Amino acid sequence: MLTSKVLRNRTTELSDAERDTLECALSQTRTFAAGQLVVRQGPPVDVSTLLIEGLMSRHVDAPDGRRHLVAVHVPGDFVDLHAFPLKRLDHDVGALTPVKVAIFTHASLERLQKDDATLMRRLWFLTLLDAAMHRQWIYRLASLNAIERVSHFLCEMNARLLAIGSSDGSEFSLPITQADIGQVCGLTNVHVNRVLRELREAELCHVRGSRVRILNLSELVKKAYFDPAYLYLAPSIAARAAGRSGETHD
Amino acid sequence: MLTSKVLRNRTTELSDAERDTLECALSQTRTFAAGQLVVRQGPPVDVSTLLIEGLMSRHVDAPDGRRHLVAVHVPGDFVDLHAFPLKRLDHDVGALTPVKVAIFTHASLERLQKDDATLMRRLWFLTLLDAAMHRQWIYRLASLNAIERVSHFLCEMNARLLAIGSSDGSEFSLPITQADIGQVCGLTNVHVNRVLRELREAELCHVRGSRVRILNLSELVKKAYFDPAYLYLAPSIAARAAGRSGETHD
DNA sequence: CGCTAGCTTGATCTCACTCAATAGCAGTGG
DNA sequence: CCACTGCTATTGAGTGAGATCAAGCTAGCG
Repeated sequence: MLTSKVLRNRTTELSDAERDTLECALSQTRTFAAGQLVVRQGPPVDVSTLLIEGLMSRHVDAPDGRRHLVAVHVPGDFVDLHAFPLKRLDHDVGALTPVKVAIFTHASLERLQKDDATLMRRLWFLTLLDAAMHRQWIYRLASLNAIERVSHFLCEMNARLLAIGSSDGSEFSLPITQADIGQVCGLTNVHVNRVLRELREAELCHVRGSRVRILNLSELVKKAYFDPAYLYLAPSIAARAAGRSGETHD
Repeated sequence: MLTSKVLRNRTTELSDAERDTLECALSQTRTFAAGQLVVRQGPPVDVSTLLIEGLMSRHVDAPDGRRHLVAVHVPGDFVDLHAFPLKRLDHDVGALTPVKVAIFTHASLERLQKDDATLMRRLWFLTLLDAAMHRQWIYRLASLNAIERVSHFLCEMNARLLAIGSSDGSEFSLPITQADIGQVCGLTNVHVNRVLRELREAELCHVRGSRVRILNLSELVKKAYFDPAYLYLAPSIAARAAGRSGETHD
């Protein structure tokens, strides 16, 4: 089921009926190659994109041509649902890896809104989850230093992938480059590399290529000042993501 | 009219009828002193707060006790409307100055949602406007240096105050401390002070106490890489906020 | 096999932080 | 009225985290 990862293991869950309703509203699926731009900033849009497989990013292009990530998306994320009320985007949407997406026309979403107010509020919830993550990114950039920022990002990805069953709580695949991590954390690729080495030497976390292995989650969480409350996870998942509950493979 | 500044001068406007409907749904108004906490992170909430007068902030408290701003709100902002779908907040909400607010119970908003789907989508739009600002704050922190960040923040506040008629396009009141600006821009109060001096010496912008006087908007906009697209302003206001249209008092 | 993208490490530099001291200004109480 | 307190603003000197520049390494791939 294409929508099986939407709002999975969150404080707000979709019922099976709602999942069905949503599934019926989608108009098609598409694939994109890594690096492709999926939605461009500016012009009016009349569809929204649900990520099924792979990783996507949202980024603003700086005037000097450098791009900066403002969000990273995992399967089950409704990447540009905010375009439904906003009608145009203030940033680009791209594929970080090869991706499979499902397309919803805004017309079909409008029909949904009439028929199922509760489901609509769940979708609203989804867009606000993005906003909550944005806030945490702001906090991360404004108050944490390099190693704390990278640790925080790794904890976040672990938690989000855990929620959709793509992390076992300590090991997961994160097929993005060190330069990408730099853009997320406001660091240069060179410094990201040094930080990852430091995390490796501290026996907290191994990042090799696209493989992330968290060796000591509770210590990593502590170093990152990571509190998963902002992800609105179901309590059991939140506890695991925070490294409380013996799930840490030490 | 208490809701007269809500969605004023944006790409999406409220009709007079919608403004009436909204006005009828509000349950009471309250005032808070500067520095007071209005909503606390964590516990379930069943009301949302519309800012009528004054400035408010949203902030996360770092474990070391320091607080970091993730949003600054001006009159007409629905400060914690996101609590309506989310049901609890992942951050605190406080008054930066003495404020007057209007309270909406979530029960009354639910009634609204049933009766007026269009108005509801406008409110959804409002929460996404916050998210768009969050994204720009991320960009600001990750890619701009100190003077660019402060300039960008001043351009943003000018634009937002312009939209609600509280800036004439070059001069406005911003009753917050240099330390507050530091928390917004991820800088120390000391460095904010130096940056403001630099802006003064460059004849770009005078900030004295709570008075901000922009001397050369188009140059300030350029230095800050400021593009007001993310504020979804009505075209004429956007042009003025971007310093294009002879509104610059040089 | 050569090419390119990504990773790794070293040397140097600089922007912003830290620490510290002073000045201005409002409020408060004697 | 002035002394006192506390908060905000201002300026200087020294320091350090992370950027920049540069070079070598590794691995996938046509």
